[in-house]
Amino acid sequence: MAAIAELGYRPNLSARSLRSGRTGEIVLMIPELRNAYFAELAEDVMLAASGHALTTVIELTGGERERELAILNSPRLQSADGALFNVLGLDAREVGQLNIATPLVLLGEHVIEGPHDLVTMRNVEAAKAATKHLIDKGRRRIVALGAAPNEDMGSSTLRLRGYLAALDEAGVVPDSARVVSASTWDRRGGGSAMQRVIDDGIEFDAVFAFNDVLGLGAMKTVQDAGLSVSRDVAVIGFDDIDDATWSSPTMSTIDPGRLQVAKLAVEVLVERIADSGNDWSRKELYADFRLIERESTAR
Amino acid sequence: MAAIAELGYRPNLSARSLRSGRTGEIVLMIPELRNAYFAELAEDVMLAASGHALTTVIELTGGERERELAILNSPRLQSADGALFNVLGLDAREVGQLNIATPLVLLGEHVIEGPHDLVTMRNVEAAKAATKHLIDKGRRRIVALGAAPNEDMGSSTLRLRGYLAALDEAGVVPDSARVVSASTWDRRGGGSAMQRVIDDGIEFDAVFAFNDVLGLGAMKTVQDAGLSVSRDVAVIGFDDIDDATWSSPTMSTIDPGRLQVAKLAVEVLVERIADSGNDWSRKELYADFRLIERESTAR
DNA sequence: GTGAAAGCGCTAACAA
DNA sequence: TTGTTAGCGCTTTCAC
Repeated sequence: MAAIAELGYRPNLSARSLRSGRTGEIVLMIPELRNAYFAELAEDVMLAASGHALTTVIELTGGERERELAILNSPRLQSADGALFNVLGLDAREVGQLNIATPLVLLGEHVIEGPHDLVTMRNVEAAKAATKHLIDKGRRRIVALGAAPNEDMGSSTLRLRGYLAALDEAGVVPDSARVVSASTWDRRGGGSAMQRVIDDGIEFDAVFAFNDVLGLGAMKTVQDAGLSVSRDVAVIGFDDIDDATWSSPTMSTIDPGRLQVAKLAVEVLVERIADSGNDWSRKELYADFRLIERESTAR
Repeated sequence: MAAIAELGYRPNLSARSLRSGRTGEIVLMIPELRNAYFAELAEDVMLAASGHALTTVIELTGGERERELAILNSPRLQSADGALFNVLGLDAREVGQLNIATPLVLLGEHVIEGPHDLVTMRNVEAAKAATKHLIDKGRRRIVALGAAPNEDMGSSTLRLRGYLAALDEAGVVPDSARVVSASTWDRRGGGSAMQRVIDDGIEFDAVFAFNDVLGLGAMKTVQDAGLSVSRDVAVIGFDDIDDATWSSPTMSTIDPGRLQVAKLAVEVLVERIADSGNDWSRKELYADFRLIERESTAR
């Protein structure tokens, strides 16, 4: 150790990797960082990974098919010890058919078939709980904000399913006019979708936004239209990003168990890396969700 | 190419790096990702780096001295082709004295001495412009939010200097009661600092928050206290994060030229990597800032 | 023009 | 226990 310090010796990681066949890196593929949900997820993953002496390399997909494919096929991904992939642009099945040597764990979406492990959240049940919360508060004309008609089995579809299930259970007849899509899943998208609802004269007394930023955007539009969030319109989001604590009013939401997703995903990946070769059965893990009541649904 | 496709050949990056002495990776050292400013900066850097065929590896320092040192001394940093370092915990001078073989460009803070290149923003001038904007709107009792008494030459000190310069130029006598510190530079910190100001009965008609999240937190506290942002209290932030466009009211701010900082920093680093060996004189580059007027200072 | 070979720095296996 | 060596896959040099 004295000699190391004196000579300033640093091991050459390339040489070590070449020899050992391990790089000590895992790739985290997410659409973007600007979205607080993914920034927080990335931090959680990095923390969990460092607990296993792994460095996390973030690759941004932009949610685009082409870039997802390019990254999956890149030498960098192949050289990594493993990868966590938040699928967005690719079809669930396509990923399964890809021939990737690197251990790959999918995150956050429900994938019907495919050989890959999956760590995800209880989208349907959580969305149902969110909607039920609004119904319990006496709301009946609930806008579902963030529908994505072209989507296959992504979070939008699943959350819509939960929304419909809650309405059904409560005996509320759904109105397709209150199921609205958003061009993008950000504040802007939520805001303008909500504006459309108001402009079209659609009646509503609550909004279930499929994620928090959509909800925050919607809250702003609702307020700008002279309505009171909570008194006139109850709003609940999904994700539990930090921002939801700091809006006016604070926004009720679903904590989908993001931290747990990050931890579980890294653990499964580490197991796969250790046991690569053996192929046990595919794992499908679900994090626990939690309803978080704040001012926006307080009445 | 046909053979590559058929055999599924992927170059082994470790071997390539060992031979070439280049890893194609640069390390970006920032305190956190939860803070939108850094998330957006990270995206900008990753984009700029990919333009030079470089992969960005993010390392989180938490703004802590110890972790900054640990990362700087880590084999990973040494194996990278270069690094961008947003200094926070370490003293400006210490970084200069460190013996790092990897080309290192400092980001975002003013460093008095030291051999390293620096790409930063015009903190003093921009802060002065923000304060002047409030004065131009007829405000005189302006709270400076985010002071950090123990800090040396970080952004807090510089922005405070700009604030004082603007007051001085307008002939407004500064009141130290209106220079308030924040425990942390996030919404919570801004919110509770503002609460303290209100509880202490300090009079004010405007707030210059040293960054956007402090400003957003302050806006919420001000509103919860029954005051109107813009009519009773004008608020301006610093950073121009996406959120400032989506608050109620939208928040005026300073765009410090973050995108330009990212581009310049990567360019300087790439030059340093290419020319390592030769040591030209230290570069110190400043991005252009821009005042962005929104509702929170509209009156 | 094509082909062969040395060696980057490390680790694991083996020899002493 | 301590010391020696082969070889990971690539690139660059050198020989042909």
